[in-house]
Amino acid sequence: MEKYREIGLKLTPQRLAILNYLDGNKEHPSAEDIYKAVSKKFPMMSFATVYNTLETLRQRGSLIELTIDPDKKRFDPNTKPHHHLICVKCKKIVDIYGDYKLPISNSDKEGFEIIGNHIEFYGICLKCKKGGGE
Amino acid sequence: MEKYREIGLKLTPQRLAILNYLDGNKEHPSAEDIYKAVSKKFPMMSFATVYNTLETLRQRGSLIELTIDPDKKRFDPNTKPHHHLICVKCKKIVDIYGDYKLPISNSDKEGFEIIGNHIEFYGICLKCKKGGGE
DNA sequence: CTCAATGCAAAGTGTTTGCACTGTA
DNA sequence: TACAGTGCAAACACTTTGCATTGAG
Repeated sequence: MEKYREIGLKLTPQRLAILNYLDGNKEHPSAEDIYKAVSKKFPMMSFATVYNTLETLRQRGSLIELTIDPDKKRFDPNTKPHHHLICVKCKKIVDIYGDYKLPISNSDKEGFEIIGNHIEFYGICLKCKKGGGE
Repeated sequence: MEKYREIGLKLTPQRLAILNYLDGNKEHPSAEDIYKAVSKKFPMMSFATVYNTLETLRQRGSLIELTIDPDKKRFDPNTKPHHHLICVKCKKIVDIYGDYKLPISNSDKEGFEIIGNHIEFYGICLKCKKGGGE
């Protein structure tokens, strides 16, 4: 795992397990998802370590904290600019890479200096549509 | 408060106070903000009532639950389609009404039936820029 | 008068923290 | 070896729930 060394973290087995789990992960997992998955290989893993590691990664910009789910934080290891498509029934989240032009009129800006944006598309996924919902 | 009658709720003083506080409110308050504000006039107001009322209003579509803040839910009495401009420093949230065309390619859709979208613009507000930040 | 709404307190989630111990660098 | 990282449990913040009481319709 050469790529991890360069971010300047101590490479503990726990962190490696978390990093491995997150690498390329497109499920936007919550802290609990991560804890559960990693616990399988490291049964003595603690929540504190998961949260500590996530916070460290977030500070280094290796991770994005999503505010998409009203009930808990979710984490996205994909730091490239992208948007999300969210199933309102099963809460599945899918990445979207479309490049959208989003000009804001100066009156709307109210003096803000814009530094980025994020679009949430809401919809119903194929599985929920077929399954009749819920 | 004629306008409230038509939504078919029992008009208790507590609900009226909450409805009055929310009416035209552009601050995207949290449940605690609402509780604090309304408690001034109704000191015996309970959190349960605030949450109950918010949930009832949400179910009737008279209110939108925002997932903008990672730490708590915020509520928006403005049910007209609109987007938000968020100051990353002071967390101030401003409404934006720009009409954005956001086509999604079929390959991106992955079978989803799109029913809506919401854009979050991130930036730094005038006050935070002048104040030198934080 | 009835049943929905309220108030209170307890319980439930998700997240954070204090502190002694451990293992990477 | 030093000190960042870990594990545990307690503490926190926000939200939900159970239940006896109240009051709007």
